[in-house]
Amino acid sequence: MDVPLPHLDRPFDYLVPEALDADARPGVRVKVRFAGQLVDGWLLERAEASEHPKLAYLEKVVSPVPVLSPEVARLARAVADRYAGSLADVLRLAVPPRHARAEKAVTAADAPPSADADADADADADADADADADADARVGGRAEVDPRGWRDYPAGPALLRALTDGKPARAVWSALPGEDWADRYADAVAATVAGGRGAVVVVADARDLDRLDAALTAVLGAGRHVRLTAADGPARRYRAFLTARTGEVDVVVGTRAAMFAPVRRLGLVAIWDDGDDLHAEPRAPYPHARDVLLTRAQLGDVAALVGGYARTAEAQLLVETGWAREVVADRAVVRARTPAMAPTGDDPQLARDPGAASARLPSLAWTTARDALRADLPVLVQVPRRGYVPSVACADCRAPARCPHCAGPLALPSAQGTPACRWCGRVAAAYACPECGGRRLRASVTGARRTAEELGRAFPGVPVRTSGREEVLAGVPGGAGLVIATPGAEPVAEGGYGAVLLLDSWALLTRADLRAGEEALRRWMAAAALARPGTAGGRVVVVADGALAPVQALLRWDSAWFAARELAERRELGFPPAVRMASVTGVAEAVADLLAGARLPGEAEVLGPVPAEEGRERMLVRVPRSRAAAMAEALHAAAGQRSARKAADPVRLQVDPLTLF
DNA sequence: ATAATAACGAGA
DNA sequence: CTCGTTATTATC
Repeated sequence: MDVPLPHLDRPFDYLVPEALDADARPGVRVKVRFAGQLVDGWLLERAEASEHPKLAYLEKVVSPVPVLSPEVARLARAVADRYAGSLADVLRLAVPPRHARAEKAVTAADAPPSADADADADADADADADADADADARVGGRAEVDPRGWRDYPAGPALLRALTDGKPARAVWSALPGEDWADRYADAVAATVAGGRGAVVVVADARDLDRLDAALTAVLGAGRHVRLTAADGPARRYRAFLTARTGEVDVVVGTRAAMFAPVRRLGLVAIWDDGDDLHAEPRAPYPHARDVLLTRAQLGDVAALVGGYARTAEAQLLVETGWAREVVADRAVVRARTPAMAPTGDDPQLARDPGAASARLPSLAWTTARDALRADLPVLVQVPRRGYVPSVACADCRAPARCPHCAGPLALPSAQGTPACRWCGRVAAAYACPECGGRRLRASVTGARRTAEELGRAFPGVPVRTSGREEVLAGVPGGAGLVIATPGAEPVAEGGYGAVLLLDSWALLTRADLRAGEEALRRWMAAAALARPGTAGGRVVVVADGALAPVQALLRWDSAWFAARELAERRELGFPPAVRMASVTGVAEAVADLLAGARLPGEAEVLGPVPAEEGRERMLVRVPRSRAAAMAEALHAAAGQRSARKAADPVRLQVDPLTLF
């Protein structure tokens, strides 16, 4: 039933009229009369009999195409259960809205639609038998895939072999700097396809998708895979979905819209850069692409690949629990591939170099950039997105406002608030600018454009490009040039950057967020990975204290170490992913009402409340991971009770919310 | 939303 | 004890 009310989150029985018998197959969309009105629904299964005494008739089969595959139906139920949500909510994410014209085009191109649907349903029902038959057929004639770049990782070639053999290998991959991750993912997919199975690969954004798409076309040839992303529009999206559903192709790549893609004989699920927050679905029940894919792997005896330059605490947990094996390069290889890295303070002798002073660059950053440009190599400068951090500057002379006690950056908690130090927390009530004596402050982050202008002046005659929110560059040529980019928008440079400067890093590190360190490291590594190796002159300068753990992890290119540390700390503090948390958000009475009605497991702790957006508050429920299912069920049931008695104020339930504070 | 049903209380 | 009204609950 396509109604999101939690108390109606169960199947209902209907009679199938004679006229609809042929079309009424599991997986089709239907319309039924429910509580007096026509509502949309899903036909989950056919049965001979029903417990229910008085059945109504199915009103209509919307389309005879069984868009919901049995595998995805099972997955959607599991995802709903994990996230304390309703099946209907998950199905809305899993099956794109129908586009009649696209449907007509695809089914007309195929063999007779009904016969095709038959074969398809059978293939799904007998997936295991199918795989066995395939394995037999392959014996002797299996094509080995060249492991290429995977040879740099001791466990790499074995991973590819396992994929071709159809074994449910699970890997957490830490990519080397300079690694062409898209080629490696294409290799993994090719290995899976060589074994006669399909794959689903999820990336964070359109740029990563374009890159992967191209790599797959190069390895598999055209027409063997399909891209599935909401950004391509409803018609293309639905068309791509149907191409996969009918089994025309069995490799689907896309953004998180693809995480539920129906793929025949699925053999591999993969996600790149699982720390990117774009992988978190913003619509109820807020599932995370990594978790959906891992659930899929778990349910279906499917291999899983979780990769990135940086490792998340969640991926580290997979390694530590033994659920997945890590695929990492030896230290010697890491050292050989890593650019030369150095930290530098916001240094006081900044004024000595006239060029550096005008660009407000620490002198080490300035000389590093200058040397790279002289060697006719491109330079990447990573600056935070404007508005990302409300730092504060003197309204008169634009000098950054610093804490009188510790020289940390000041920030304004709100537009009218008193500035406070982001480092030591002291309130600077009577601030006076040490440069000009001004007493007025303005919130500002030097955005990419402003930085570009300043750097252009510091390095006259050098072409300056910016890549950010409005315009994201995919790549830049190899010669001398400056590239100013916000995190996530760094273009790839031909041959690699001669220098990468990571500026304003305090802005990333001092965010009041559980993941601040992890996120800073992830962004730095993504940028540093684009530099040439140190042996080829590549250098990275990070403007941050070299003693800080995330900075250390960057300098040693060891995000596994950092992730292990991070996970240990979260265990200590009782934070995810060491425990399972859920947040309950709404007006105070509604939140209290829901929690009062929830039969939470005995180990559950209820924390809060903390104020949330306008007039609402937020409570957190924490349980050990072993009780996660019980907590989700209790919260879903409590939400059901409330919706059944039509409680007025809505409450938002979120399991594993991305931000906790 | 809306209909069936249970619960309740007043009046006979 | 019955009828009419109102809260509750299920909706195939």
